Amino acid sequence: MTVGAKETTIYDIAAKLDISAATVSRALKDHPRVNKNTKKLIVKTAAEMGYLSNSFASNLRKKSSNIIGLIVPRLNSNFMSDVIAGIEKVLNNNNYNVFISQSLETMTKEISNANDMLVNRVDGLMVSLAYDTTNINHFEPFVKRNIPVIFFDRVFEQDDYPQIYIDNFKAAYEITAHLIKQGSKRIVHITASQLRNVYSDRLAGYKKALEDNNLKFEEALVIINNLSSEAGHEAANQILKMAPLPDAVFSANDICAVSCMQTLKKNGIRLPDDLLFAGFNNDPLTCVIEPNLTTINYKGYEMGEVAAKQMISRLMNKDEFQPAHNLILKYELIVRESSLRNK
Amino acid sequence: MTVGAKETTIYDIAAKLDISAATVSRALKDHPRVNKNTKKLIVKTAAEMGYLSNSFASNLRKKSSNIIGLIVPRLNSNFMSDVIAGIEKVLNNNNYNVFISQSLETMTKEISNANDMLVNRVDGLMVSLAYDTTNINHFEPFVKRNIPVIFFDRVFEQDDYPQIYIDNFKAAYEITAHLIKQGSKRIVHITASQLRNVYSDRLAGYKKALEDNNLKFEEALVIINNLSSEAGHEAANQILKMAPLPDAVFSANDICAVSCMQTLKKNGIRLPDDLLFAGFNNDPLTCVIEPNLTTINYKGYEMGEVAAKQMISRLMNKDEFQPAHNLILKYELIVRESSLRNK
DNA sequence: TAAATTTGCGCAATCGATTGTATTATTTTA
DNA sequence: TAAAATAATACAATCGATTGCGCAAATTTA
Repeated sequence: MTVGAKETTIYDIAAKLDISAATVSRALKDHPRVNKNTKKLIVKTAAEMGYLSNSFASNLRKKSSNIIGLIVPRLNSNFMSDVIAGIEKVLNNNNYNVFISQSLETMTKEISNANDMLVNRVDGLMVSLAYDTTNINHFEPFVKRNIPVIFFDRVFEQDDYPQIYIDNFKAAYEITAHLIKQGSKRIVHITASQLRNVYSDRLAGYKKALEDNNLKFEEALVIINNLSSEAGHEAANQILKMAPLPDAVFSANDICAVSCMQTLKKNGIRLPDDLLFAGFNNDPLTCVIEPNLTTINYKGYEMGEVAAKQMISRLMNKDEFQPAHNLILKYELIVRESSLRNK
Repeated sequence: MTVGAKETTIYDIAAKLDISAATVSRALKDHPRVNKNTKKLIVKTAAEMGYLSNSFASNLRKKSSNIIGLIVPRLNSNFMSDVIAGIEKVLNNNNYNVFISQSLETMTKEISNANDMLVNRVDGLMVSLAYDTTNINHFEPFVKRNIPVIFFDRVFEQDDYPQIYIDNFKAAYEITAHLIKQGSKRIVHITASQLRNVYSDRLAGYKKALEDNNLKFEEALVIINNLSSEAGHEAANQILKMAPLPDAVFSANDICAVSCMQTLKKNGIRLPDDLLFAGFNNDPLTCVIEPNLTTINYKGYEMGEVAAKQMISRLMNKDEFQPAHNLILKYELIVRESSLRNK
């Protein structure tokens, strides 16, 4: 095929072999009602002619694209990259392709991405929500069209959609209890938009741990920001102004925790002597900062696999009703020097 | 529209308004030859009926998808995430969507991804190559079909494709010269697959800087690995065995540099006193490791924008021949404590 | 050997939007 | 007011693959 030449179609193959296009079509998808030898000949000829199936035509006729949409807040984390790798593996094995987009943490772009997915007729949609998403009306057109929508990690508090996540409440409870056991009594909690389960659940777990250990919850010890590196520096400045100083910090992600630690250190605070620290996510940064950061680890790859398998299962059984059950994955608390009180 | 109901088509709209589907089609895309009032009525009715354009049919007829494929080695870096954000912004503004996939640094998956892109009939393809890609035959089907292919960052040494990258030779030269100026004479260079321009150019720049400063190039000082965190630890062990010890290390990426520094520090090497260090990419890690790491910074977002604009330009002028010229972007050397000899 | 199955293949409709080419209605020009 | 020009709309083919149905040939069964 030379530049600009016309694409080969099943009709061209049919004409060349003097058979019908229907047979060519069936042969190429290994339909049982086509003779083996005919199949071989057709496949061989198709290859020779540089045939490439036209997915537009096929999709149009079949009313399905074999594409799954994926909307995530950002791509730049090991966690997300792992999730995606897990999703891709499972979906590719099941003959689906993945259409990825990032919302950049804004509902506006999330809506726009969802619409793109709709126009491009994805067969299913997998979503991890942006910070400021207040409602999920933009996913209703999918439900109306019977296109499965699955949430993972950053889910929405609603029973209509299947969801995959970890027990953020329990993880935060454990990490807070750990800090308390190390002798902390005034624990700052840095977190983000309470619209997102991952952050509201962690705050709730933190509160419950305080309560169970007879510590009073203080609103003033909760800092809400966007958990960015810059926010961490600012949080440090807020902490420095607290009187008396707190004796521990539990940040809802590692990036923010690390930059917060850096600024505190620059201001003469000794870690972990003056202040214990804990983060969340087990980012590579945690093993670089000194002292190494205590954190919660959970496997993105596995979460991706589980979510994708759930999707496949729903696509395979589109006819029958599937209750939207939730899957809760494991995590582990990793204790490092940052949260160990020197005795 | 209720679950399972049939999708509204332009024929449904046409029937309801007792006009032809052709007019509906033209009205919906704001064709000048349709009366303004008719347009309004059609748009309104379409909205009321919950009409959603069928992209399969449209693409089939128009022979284009308005989708650009994007293949990158991995998604989990700030750099790549920025590149993608830049690409998305430009392409979305021009009514294109982006189909993203990661090769996970293997040629096998890169080929598989390319085929998926081909089957899904992308209108253009943007690629940053995997470590072990030895040839780019898998992109020829695109060229044959007159589908633009553009390489960025990890490009291929061949003039047939437009390429966007930074001057890796010069950057490496500068960083090496900087280390030499600080008094280094035996500089280790850690790098990856020499198949990739980014690494071979950096090695060449390193060599040239040595030469220009009358330092002999020593094969034994070059470590080739996959630049992962683990590889950094191993590199440190190799370095520890060198006798005499080198007096500086220039790593072709930051992640590897940082883990290498960590292991060296654990083994009693003082940084930067015993050994100067420099990395590449300006990863967030560079500001966390102690001492902070000297590195090369270049903006991914800008690279994405430039590459995408190049793509748009080629798509706009598909008829006319476009010479495959290369675009070389700016970078900056960021000097931090890791490469400053204490006097 | 006749009847019943099974195998192999073709016909033709279908999936929806697009668009070149009419055709009709309206406006402008002479 | 008739002719010319323009605006607005309709007709019908087209893009390629899929698939229900029908038919003939080959094979199996009775």
